[in-house]
Amino acid sequence: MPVPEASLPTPLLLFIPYRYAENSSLQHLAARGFDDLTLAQARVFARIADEGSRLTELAESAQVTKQTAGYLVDQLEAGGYVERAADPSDGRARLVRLATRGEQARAAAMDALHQLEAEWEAHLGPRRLKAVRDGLAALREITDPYL
Amino acid sequence: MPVPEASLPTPLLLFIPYRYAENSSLQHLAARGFDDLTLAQARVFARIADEGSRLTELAESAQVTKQTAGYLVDQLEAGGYVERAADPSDGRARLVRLATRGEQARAAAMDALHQLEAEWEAHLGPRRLKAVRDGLAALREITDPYL
DNA sequence: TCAAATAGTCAGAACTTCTGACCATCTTGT
DNA sequence: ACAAGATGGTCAGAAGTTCTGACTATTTGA
Repeated sequence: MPVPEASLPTPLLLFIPYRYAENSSLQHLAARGFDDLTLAQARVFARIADEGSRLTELAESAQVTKQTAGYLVDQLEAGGYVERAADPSDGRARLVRLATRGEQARAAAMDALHQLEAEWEAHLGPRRLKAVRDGLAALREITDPYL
Repeated sequence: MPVPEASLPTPLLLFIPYRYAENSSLQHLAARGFDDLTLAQARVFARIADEGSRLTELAESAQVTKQTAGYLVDQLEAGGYVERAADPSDGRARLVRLATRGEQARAAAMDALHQLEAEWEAHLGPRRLKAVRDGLAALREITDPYL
């Protein structure tokens, strides 16, 4: 039984479960055949809206440059996860949309998230999980640049 | 006034304030003259114990390979943040220790953390912040590979 | 209509991270 | 004592990620 740890800085307390969630979701996906997704690709992939998203939107919300987002979308496209289509409302823009394989991967990712949520709720209890989520949601007001 | 957002996945709720903390700490450091630290370097730097740490320890706790940790420590050493010394208790090992500039940077980093903690406490109130921290600490039991 | 803003790409470089191979030192079982 | 394996660390090479800067095409607004 480990000695109770000295209290860690809050950012580290945030990071530990976040990293766990990222790793376990990626493993979940890999186990279901989506084993060619890297973390960076997944971060962009996760932000594609159902109606499709513009590259610039993806870049902003994933906090990378347009160039980086373009590079990652190229790879997602090569992997059959997404496709690009012209944006009817703006001739400069193109919409990045989920392709068939992307839809399947998204479903698997949702599944992983639900599983994770259930695991955490089982460990903390619904009351404490809600307290954490509510507190974090309130923190967004001062920490979320895209609110 | 934005429409209330649909509830986000818990991992994203964790990530948003974490990223904010990382960015604002790095800015805090840069503003005080430690402007040559990259994120990757800082992640290793943050894990150096007062008595010094072995490369392998740093690699494990930062979740990178020994090679990567070695590369980053090389850069920290070149920047004057750390120095390597022989480990008296093991001839194979060398201890990575803070150098003078590293001590100063660490003090500035602590300062940034305290400031952040105070900011968050002011926004949430001590009670809610504690509820979040307690919940996250409990989550470590199932998410921290190094517990 | 023309200047500015926006969407996106291309090119090149820097940074981060990995795998695999390797050497030196320590630890353990016999 | 000593060989075998474990551990600490490095070197070499490659892949992946991300950036800055420059550029084209299209849209928007005065």
